[in-house]
Amino acid sequence: MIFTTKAEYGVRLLVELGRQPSDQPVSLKAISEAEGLPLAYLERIAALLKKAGVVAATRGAHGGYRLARDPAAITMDEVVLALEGVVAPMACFIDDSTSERGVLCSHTDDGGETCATKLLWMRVHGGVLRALAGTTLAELIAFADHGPTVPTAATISGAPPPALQSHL
Amino acid sequence: MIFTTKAEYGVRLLVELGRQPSDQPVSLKAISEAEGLPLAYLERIAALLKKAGVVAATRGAHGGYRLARDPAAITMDEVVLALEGVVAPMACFIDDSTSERGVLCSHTDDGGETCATKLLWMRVHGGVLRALAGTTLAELIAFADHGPTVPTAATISGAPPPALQSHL
DNA sequence: GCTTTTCCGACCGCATTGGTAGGATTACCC
DNA sequence: GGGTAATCCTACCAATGCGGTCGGAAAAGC
Repeated sequence: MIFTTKAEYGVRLLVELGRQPSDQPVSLKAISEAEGLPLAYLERIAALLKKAGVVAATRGAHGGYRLARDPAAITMDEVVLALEGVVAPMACFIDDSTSERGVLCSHTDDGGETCATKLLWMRVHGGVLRALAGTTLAELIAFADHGPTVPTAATISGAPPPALQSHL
Repeated sequence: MIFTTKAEYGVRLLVELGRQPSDQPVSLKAISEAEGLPLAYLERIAALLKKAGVVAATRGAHGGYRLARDPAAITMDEVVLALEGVVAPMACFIDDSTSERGVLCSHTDDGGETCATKLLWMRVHGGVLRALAGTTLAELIAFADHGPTVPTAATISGAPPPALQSHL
């Protein structure tokens, strides 16, 4: 059960954009070098974020990407949704908060028997969505800056990661 | 972002076992026919649940599986963990609540830079785990029995699924 | 016109998933 | 003891999706 690297890279991209002081666009090349991510792959990811209206692009030399909105107004649920396509705990789980019908399983129609797992996936889905919607890009940027104050060793070994605790 | 059908089928299997009135073992063949699941695949799934101590098997004729514990004492976090192997929102996310170290990303070690997404995946992971750990098999069984009282039509179309609401 | 950038579509190797096949082993029952 | 119903176990397989590459077109600055 995992998100793909699209979500990972996409969020890293956004954070990097958000860290930029000015409003000038940043090229993907710069970001791919800074983060160690493949440029060609990043392009496709950036395209998804652009289509979702999270990011705006300027073509041509000295062009690049910049955030389309204030980082505090960008929540992770919309970001991850844009990147992953759907956010569902199970293949047969059709989201729908948009489309007004209840959540439904693909095999609900075979006779009225609601499959027993629906309650479980509903809860998991809710948990994920709550976590995503409750996290803004601004928080992640702040975390990336001030969060891991502990240099190196303490972050790797040692009991509960000290800096994280307060952010949960 | 999905769980695989192993989790789905495994939970369905457990629910079916829990619905059985007596303590007599039920054969997988019976369950595979009742739920419409491939027998050979179910066998492998049942093996996982047995190894995890959730289910007990009796071999030979008139044998089968039965729950190893009271349904109220079986939480979904242990079930899904047994079926899926790991429960993590991202490939680089090493769980560890067992091993005493903080959560760590596979690319944490490359220079002290905690990747910015860690906070996000921590929250998502927490949300999923809370949903899983907070759901017992007993609840799912009860839901499968009394939950979907609404026959057919209302479950498929029509606004928020009425029966679900109270169980969230 | 050259360079830097976004844009776009096709392609590809690889791992995992979902499932099958075939048999060995155990135990009940006549 | 022999048939039969069940768990067990290992190997195999097709399809899919993921992560990534390649090549080029279009736009904009210098």
